Amino acid sequence: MTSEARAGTSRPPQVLRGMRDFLPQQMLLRQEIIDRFQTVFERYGFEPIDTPLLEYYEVLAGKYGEEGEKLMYHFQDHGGREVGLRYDLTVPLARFVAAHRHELTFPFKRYHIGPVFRAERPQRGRYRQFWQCDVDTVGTRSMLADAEVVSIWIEALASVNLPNVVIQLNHRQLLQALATHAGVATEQTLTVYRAIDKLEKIGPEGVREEMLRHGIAEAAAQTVLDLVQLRGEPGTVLAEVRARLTGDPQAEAAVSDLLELLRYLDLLGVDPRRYTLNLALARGLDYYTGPVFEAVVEEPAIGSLGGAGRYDGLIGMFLGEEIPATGGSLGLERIVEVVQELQLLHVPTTVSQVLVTVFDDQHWGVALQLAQQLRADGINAEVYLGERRDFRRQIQYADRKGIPVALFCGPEELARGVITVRELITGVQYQVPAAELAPTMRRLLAERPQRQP
RNA sequence: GUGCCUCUAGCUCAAUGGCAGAGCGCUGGUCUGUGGAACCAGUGGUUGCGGGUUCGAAUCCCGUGAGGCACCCCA
Repeated sequence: MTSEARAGTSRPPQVLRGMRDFLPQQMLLRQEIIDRFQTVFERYGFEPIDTPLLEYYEVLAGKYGEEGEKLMYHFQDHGGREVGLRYDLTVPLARFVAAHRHELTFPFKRYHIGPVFRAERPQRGRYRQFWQCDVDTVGTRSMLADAEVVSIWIEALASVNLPNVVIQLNHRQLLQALATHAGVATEQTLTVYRAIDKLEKIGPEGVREEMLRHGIAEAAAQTVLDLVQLRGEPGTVLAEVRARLTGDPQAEAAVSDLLELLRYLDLLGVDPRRYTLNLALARGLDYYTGPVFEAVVEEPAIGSLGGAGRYDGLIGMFLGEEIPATGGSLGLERIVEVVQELQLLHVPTTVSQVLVTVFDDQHWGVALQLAQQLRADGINAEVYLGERRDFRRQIQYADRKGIPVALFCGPEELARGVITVRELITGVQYQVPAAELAPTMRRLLAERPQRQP
């Protein structure tokens, strides 16, 4: 310890901007959400992988567009290598597939849950280190792979009691065709995407103004606006788009992709109220090439819960050959934020299920033996470790931590061969023969599972 | 990365440029085989940090850190 650290310990050091500590209770909620997502992902046959947080900068460079690149953590390591913290889980997946393609069975379905880094200015639901929960299928052009992602998202979000999310669908090539049709110059297409992406937020007039301000011709802007505002039943909208963009091969391809996607969603039995076509949805990342989608929640206003899309060209950037792929990321912190704000999940405040109290120094043996028995039986049990051991203190400890059951085994119990069981929530207390403790506890904890009302 | 707002006890918040406070919490006790309540007592601070102006700064000014809002972008 330095003298400075010894002298001035009153002010704890801050964590870096946009980065956070998590207390046990917060971790329990995060873990619960991750668990539920994993369950859904695995139900569809996706398998876990992991990759390093740090990659060669060159692996990450040139994949996210100019804006994204600016937000990447990029530096030299001790060996002078140019390195970067991963910006998402998709580009590392592309590198992973390129590196391991002979060890993988295609189509390759994987999920990946872990932290990514973006040097953005933090705000609510926006951090510099945050977790993404990714599901991707590599090695197939089938729209079923895209449809599975939509279906998984709906189930995953429903599994954390967020059942009313609507997933917006669009297609990158449809946007492209639309811009071409309107006569927007190639170098202006990005400007147009950016403008129309704000349709919900700033309205048609706002979008028009933004396009005009960036030098888009009045007529082109109007054409774009007309198309982008088409609403309604997806099949009908697509028929209308097809009619307006007739003869454009890109539009044809995009429309037939989306029709196929919709057909699979129908076959999967996905509730049609849970998704909608939104021709104004652009999505920023450069690497998308096909269908794109996004999960947005209105209240609380926290923006996008996840983004997804097909990126048939990305893996090819690491290999000669092109390998098609599609998938999406759910943003863990935003989902946690919504779940917390709307109190959608109730997780226990502690992992301990039982507190074994200690009568006095002569009774450590029984207490520890009891605890070990319970542990062997799969019950999370802790022994009171405080130095002042009056019962009041021990019960108070269990109460404050939210441990639902306390056990007593003092002289009285020992003499009679019983254990006293106290249920903290109701205050109900009774004695059971020592031999029946395990079944009693199992029954108790089954009635009162981890989740509290 | 740009602009604006905020930061006072563990938490929520008071204090006109003039003695830094309250509620909750926490600790101890009433109460050594039993939590939540009540009552009593106690504990609380480099006013984010550094500098400046001033007789005097939580308050005004500059810088800096963190949080938030809007842009940008996005999970």
